Amino acid sequence: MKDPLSHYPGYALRRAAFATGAELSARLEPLELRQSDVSLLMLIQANPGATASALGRKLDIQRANMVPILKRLEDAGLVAREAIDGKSVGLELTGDGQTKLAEARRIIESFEAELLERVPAAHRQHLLPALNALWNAGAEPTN
Amino acid sequence: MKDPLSHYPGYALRRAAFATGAELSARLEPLELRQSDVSLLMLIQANPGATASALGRKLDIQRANMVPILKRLEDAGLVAREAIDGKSVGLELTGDGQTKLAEARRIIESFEAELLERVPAAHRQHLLPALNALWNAGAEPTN
DNA sequence: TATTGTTATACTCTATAACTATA
DNA sequence: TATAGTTATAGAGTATAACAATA
Repeated sequence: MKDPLSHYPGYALRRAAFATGAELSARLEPLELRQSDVSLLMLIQANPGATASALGRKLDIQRANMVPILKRLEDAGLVAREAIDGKSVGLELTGDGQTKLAEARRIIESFEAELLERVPAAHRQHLLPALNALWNAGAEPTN
Repeated sequence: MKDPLSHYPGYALRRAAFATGAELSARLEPLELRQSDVSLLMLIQANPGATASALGRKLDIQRANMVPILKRLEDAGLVAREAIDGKSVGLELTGDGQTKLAEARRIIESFEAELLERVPAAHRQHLLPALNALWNAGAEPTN
């Protein structure tokens, strides 16, 4: 069958993201974590005390959609909240959260290394800067 | 805020795909077409008479999920079916479908060109082969 | 026996609007 | 007046299971 699509960078981008995303989700399943969970845990670890709104802006996840994600992580005992003032709440990893994230990080690191290995060496070093140019180019999210 | 994520190719891939996908969807909205619609129209045009199952395998869209997409395209008068035998049905573009696809193609082509322009010249030619290595590498879909 | 087309259904992700309370 | 947190809800996209009819 003729393929008029895969020479489009945008199409290849979506297919690659879908395929690799499904693969990563499968690898994270034994930890009962989703990709958004791991992203959030990593971001909280790097920025302890940040608010849900600020984290959401960084990840491009809307405030309203942060609620069920954080609820799941809190119910799992991985994230704790502590009031900053009467309005804002800072987030931190619990001890269990640190442990779980360490496991997740091993999976992520080996997964990312495998991704790069799949890319022919001549193109490998260009992938990340090219991708970051495509989405970092845009303006800052509002949320 | 510290960003421990965007140095991961897989993360950058998902963010880039999401951002560019949203942008393309917005540009296609005036035509009342979705990305999957355009992909399918292009594939049918390149392979007239192909069955829904075969098209779905190529696009990694499952048989069951082809039904509502094709129904929408048929209701819009863009795609026509003709029986191959008692079981299979071949798909073709109607005249309206050809016209609509030509409009969509103009949008797609300029969009794809803009995407490449956002990538620094040093990395530009590496993007497509790197992406195709990431998802074409996998085995053929079964569906 | 494998494949095509289809129906029904559930789950996840994302978007929008609205509300309360506080800075 | 803007922001944080929340609730409720709707719309896509995707996945699974099952079925009838035909190759």
